[in-house]
Amino acid sequence: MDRYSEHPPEGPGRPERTARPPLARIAASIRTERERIGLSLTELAKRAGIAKSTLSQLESGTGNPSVETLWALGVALDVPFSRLVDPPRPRVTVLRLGEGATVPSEHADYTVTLLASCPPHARRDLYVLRVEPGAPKTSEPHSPGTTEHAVVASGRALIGLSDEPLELGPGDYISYPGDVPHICQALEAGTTIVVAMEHV
Amino acid sequence: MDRYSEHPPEGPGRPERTARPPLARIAASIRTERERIGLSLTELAKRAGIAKSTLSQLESGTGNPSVETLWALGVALDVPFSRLVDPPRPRVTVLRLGEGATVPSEHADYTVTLLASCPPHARRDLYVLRVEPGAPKTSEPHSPGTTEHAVVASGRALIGLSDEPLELGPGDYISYPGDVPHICQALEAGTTIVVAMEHV
DNA sequence: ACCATGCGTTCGCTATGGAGAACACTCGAT
DNA sequence: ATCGAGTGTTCTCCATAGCGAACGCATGGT
Repeated sequence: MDRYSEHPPEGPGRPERTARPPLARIAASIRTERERIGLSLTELAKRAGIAKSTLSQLESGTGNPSVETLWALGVALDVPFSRLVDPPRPRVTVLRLGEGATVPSEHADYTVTLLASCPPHARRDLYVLRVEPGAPKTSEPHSPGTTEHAVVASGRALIGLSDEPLELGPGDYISYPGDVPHICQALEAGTTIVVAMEHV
Repeated sequence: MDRYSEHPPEGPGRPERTARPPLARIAASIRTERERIGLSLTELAKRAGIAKSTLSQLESGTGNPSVETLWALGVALDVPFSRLVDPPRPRVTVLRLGEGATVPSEHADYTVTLLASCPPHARRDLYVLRVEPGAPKTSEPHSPGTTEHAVVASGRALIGLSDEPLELGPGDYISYPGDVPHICQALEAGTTIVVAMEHV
């Protein structure tokens, strides 16, 4: 699978943590974000109040920015700072009820299933959706870097990317990029869905 | 220094982002975390591979650490880096089905309720719990800074802090600190709960 | 053709973050 | 009271992050 498979069932332990600061990744992030906003290196440097030489070196992977500098960039890019320190993005994933790695438990009548380990420093806002059958509710893409996670609590629904939605029932889980057109349509009355909206 | 003052005003909608890097807060975080682990300044410095003088200055709010340094501290403290950069913590919150701010929608048969806006840079891992009635499942405190969010999908359950759990039904939402003893007990067969585990 | 204006890179120079030693302080043990 | 081992603080020195200027390279206007 993808990046999730590499997370060993994130045990009782703590989130993984690399030994060395991802300077290269920071470099990449900055460049990516900058280009996404459509700013030139010169402009960004000016806006962030840092020398463009500094920025240039940062983007080339050279150097080890101070918090002050990196923060200024975060502000200028309107990006949650730590986003600059961390990585890329997922695809559509489905976990049917009963599927998925189950964390062993001392109680037999108690089951925990990890749906999605949170990418470092992403934001996940939690929602409950209550949908009635009817016209499909299509969403225009949200801001880039968004991922949606949904668990159907009750009812049935058609959820996912607009071009290939999936039918899900109670307990089923799906995640998909939120920055492309996607859809949510109830198939039964009183369909309830728990959604985590992830802004990386 | 005041290179930040020239920054354009905060864009609406986005997560709050202060104009200046929270050096004071970083200082506080480091000290807090260090003391929580019960390490001396000297020990931590050694473990992180930085000079204790540096650490001392950092904790006193003086200075502007490089990413390298801060990262080393994050590793040594076993703390998700961005935790060092960000702030305090929540309490128990309950949102019964139908309560809560509802985002207006163009469709009458479509309701979105915001449960919990994600604090900047928190991690939220998603789980599904399937619990059968029986002995209450009590959890020892997880790592400091953890918050749990739970939405009951089906059934009924007694959830919350060990000393004052609450009975929740389908659609109900609760959040509570995960770093103190808490409890989860099903009251009906086939109780399903969606949980977001938040490591700040 | 030419210059003007934008880009991102590379050059010193200086301000400062970080390392290490020396420092003052608080405890127990002798 | 005196030492020893621990704490956290404050020094001095050096490596370097960050700055500003100069550079090379693409544009497009005249």
